[in-house]
Amino acid sequence: MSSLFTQAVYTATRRIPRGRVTTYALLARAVAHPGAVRAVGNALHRNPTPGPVPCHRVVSSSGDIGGYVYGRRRKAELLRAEGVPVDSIGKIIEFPNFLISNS
DNA sequence: GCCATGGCTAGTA
DNA sequence: GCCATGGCTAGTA
Repeated sequence: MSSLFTQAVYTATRRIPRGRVTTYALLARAVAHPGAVRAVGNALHRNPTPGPVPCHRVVSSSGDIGGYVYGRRRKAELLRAEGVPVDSIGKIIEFPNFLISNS
């Protein structure tokens, strides 16, 4: 059983559609804990169900794909497979075009 | 004390 | 590149 905060993070992450991404900071705000940016990363780091909770769709606000338990290489592949272009360095190309702005 | 961050500043070219 | 930030867990008492 995880904390309410952690569950809220997972729930919000589940809402990210295929082919789109959000950032750790936006996610923190969506969960009403702006400022808890690192905590969001911490929660995703311990994501028990990578299938239902597509944590690979949460990226850094710099446009870098950020970290991933199974490696950045893998994260980049998953994103590309969904139509999100990632360059060799791990930066999302045309980042703003794939970013979800809402809640 | 650990982190899958972020934003701001110095300092280079 | 630096450091503030916040939630969580292991590990001690």
